Amino acid sequence: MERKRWECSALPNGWKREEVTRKSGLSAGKSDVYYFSPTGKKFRSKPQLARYLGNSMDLSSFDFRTGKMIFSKLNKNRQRLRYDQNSQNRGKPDLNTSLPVRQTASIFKQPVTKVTNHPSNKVKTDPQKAVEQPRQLFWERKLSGLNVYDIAEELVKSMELPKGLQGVGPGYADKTLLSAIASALHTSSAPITGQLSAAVEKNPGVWLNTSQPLCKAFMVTDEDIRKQEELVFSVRKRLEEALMADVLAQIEEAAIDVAGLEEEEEDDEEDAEEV
DNA sequence: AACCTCGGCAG
DNA sequence: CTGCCGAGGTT
Repeated sequence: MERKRWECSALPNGWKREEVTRKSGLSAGKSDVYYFSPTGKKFRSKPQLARYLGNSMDLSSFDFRTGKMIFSKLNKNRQRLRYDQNSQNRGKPDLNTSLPVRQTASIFKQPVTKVTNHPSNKVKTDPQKAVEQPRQLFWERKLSGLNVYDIAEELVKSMELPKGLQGVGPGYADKTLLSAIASALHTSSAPITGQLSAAVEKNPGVWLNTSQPLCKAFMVTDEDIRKQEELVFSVRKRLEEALMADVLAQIEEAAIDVAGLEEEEEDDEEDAEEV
């Protein structure tokens, strides 16, 4: 009998998936899919699974039957349509209206649900793990030389930091500083103050505060905040314009594609007459 | 009582 | 057609 059970990569560790082929009756040959939680509870449908997991997991892109996360359901050929005009995809209008979704791994730490037999064990969050692990002194140097590229691989003008920010330690250029601060903002929920001890400048290897980025202590002025708000506002506006242009371009493309399909139909009719 | 299967309905 | 779940049969 066809009965296989295996670890399911799309679900948290310990979950199993099983597919059972029906061997008699009108529906013989069809198959049923079941999932087993780490505690052994059996699930026979996506709603049942969703009910159990609550909001701790987004199943909207989870394909219950295959057990895989299915991205094509959300985004599919949006990018190909725009940048791969030579492929077979040409000529087919993209009727997908769903919102774009970030597909990169999240740099933010997400909560992890720990399920055990013991009811008092509930939810633990992961961030401590990243913070408590020992880190190499001046590890941020590995980040130097990283740049931002747009989809056409053109170098994007790098961001500028306020003049008040200055790096600390061996060979710290502005670019590394930016990376270091960005990393600090993502890996710690504590306030970012920079290196408060003045001794750091004399002997960074000894006096470095490893939970802070490698920059001198700084003050954020009201002026800095106001400027940043302005910047965010203008960037948002540019994003809005870009999105609008994208939507318009897509509508236009769809119109062209429809025209193309109609032409093809005419061609078909001509071909038919010749035969 | 828990588990296994397949029917049958809803979308 | 597929997904979901009820319910009868089996262990």
